[in-house]
Amino acid sequence: MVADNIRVRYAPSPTGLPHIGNIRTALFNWLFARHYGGKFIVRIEDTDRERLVPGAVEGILEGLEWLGIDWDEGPRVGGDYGSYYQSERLPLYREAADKLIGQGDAYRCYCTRERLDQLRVEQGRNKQALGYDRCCRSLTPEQQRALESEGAPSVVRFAMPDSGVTQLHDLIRDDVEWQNELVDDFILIKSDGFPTYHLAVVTDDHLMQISHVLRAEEWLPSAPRHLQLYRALGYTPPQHGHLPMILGPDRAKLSKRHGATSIMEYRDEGYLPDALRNFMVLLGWSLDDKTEVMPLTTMREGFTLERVGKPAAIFDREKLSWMNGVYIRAMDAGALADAMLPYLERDLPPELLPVDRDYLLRIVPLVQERLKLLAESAEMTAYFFAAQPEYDPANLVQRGATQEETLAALNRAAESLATADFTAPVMEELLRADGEALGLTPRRFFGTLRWAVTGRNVSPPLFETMEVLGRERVAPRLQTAIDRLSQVRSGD
RNA sequence: GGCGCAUUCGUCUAGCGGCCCAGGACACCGCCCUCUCAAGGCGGAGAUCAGGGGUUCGAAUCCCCUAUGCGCUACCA
Repeated sequence: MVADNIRVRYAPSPTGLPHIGNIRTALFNWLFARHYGGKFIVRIEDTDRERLVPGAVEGILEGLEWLGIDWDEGPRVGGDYGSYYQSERLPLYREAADKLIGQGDAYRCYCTRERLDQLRVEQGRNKQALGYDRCCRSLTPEQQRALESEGAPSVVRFAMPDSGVTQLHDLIRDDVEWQNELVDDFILIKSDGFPTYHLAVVTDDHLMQISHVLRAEEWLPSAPRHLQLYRALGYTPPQHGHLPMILGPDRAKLSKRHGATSIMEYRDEGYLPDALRNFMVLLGWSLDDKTEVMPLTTMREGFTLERVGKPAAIFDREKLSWMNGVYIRAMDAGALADAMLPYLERDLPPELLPVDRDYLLRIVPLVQERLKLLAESAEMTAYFFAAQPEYDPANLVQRGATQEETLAALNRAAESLATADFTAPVMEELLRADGEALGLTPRRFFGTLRWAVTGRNVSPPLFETMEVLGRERVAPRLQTAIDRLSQVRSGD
């Protein structure tokens, strides 16, 4: 492929925040451009006045940036083919539509929505193909003048050829063809003067010299329309590649019911952008027969359409979480501490803030291989920050042990630790000896201590945890445990 | 209903005529490691390659039919 001619685009409509499927399309386009040294363009398709969501454009751009997807032309950066907002390109679409009307390839349609609705109902009842019946195509000039003078609102429709076939050589799906007579006369310009997607996308892709259109498979049915538009307008169509869709676990198109819907919710839950990107690239593409976790450079070097698959992929959160854990484990302590900080600030009780970064740096090695989501940070480390973790004293008494034994164990440990060097190896040696002297298995003895020190039944290794906590935190917690357990009536 | 696309372990996938009685990964199960939980190591189970016809010496791979799933069928993209 000729590198410097490659121009691809991501063309979101600002009707909400991008979801996984959406952004995966952006990713593929971006990787394709970067692989061949081409240009990646972002174009905002804001032609639907009613569904416009304020702030959506910012959200979309923020999502791209978060994932490390940069663009060569588009909002914020500009470019030679602007504007990159379709709402600012209206005259261009009007011009194209006028040209088509002049050539007889498009016509004004005065049908009311009521008539259209009724038409659909009838077609449905008669089990006919749904679609516009081309009623206004045969309007005489007189009839049209009459309607215009009445001030009847109108749209512009494309006059599809009523015979022949339209063929597409799709880069991913090979040859697909449609009978022209089965494609209805779709709308080019809406009655509010704005173009529909079809007209705008064809006009802009041509004007912006887009070489490859890579979009989701849901667009495949509109390909014959676009191809006919290119033909009628005298443009050379770009190459097309329809990417596999991404489905939810129920095999349906991704939606809110499937949990996190926008890319930003994944950030909030603590997924790393690198992990999410790595996971997404695997939905419909593979590097080879085994590589799954790979750096960005590898993705970029290996990304070709030849390795993009055809079947739709089901989005599996379990695997995403696993991969997030892989990325977390690969981080160095400083990077992970910095990554955790915002989540701790968000989720820790306010009185425990601010978090001391140096202290956090010492905690990180203990939780790193246990973290799957950054949003678990606070829950997983809270006892490092709290003065005294809360728990039910009954938990101190391990299964099969008595209250007396437990109290004796706690006292003995407190005593040993009172003068001990507070390092993990030293404490381990001391406490193991204590355990033996007390006749307690490590599991029981350390289980009790774990509750006393962390207020939980699971934690990172006890001695390392105590070392990080330090004597000033551990000693009072042991004393608290002793006090509380003494107050519990034996046999309760 | 019409049109289109798709169909390999539960899921993501490798496979582009013989290397495949189908490989990797997630999840699952067992064992090891072990103070708990993870992580890690080892092993296991899991796909008659949707079904049926062809083509071929030979098919998961090519062709046809059927079934199923999904998408589109808006003055939304």
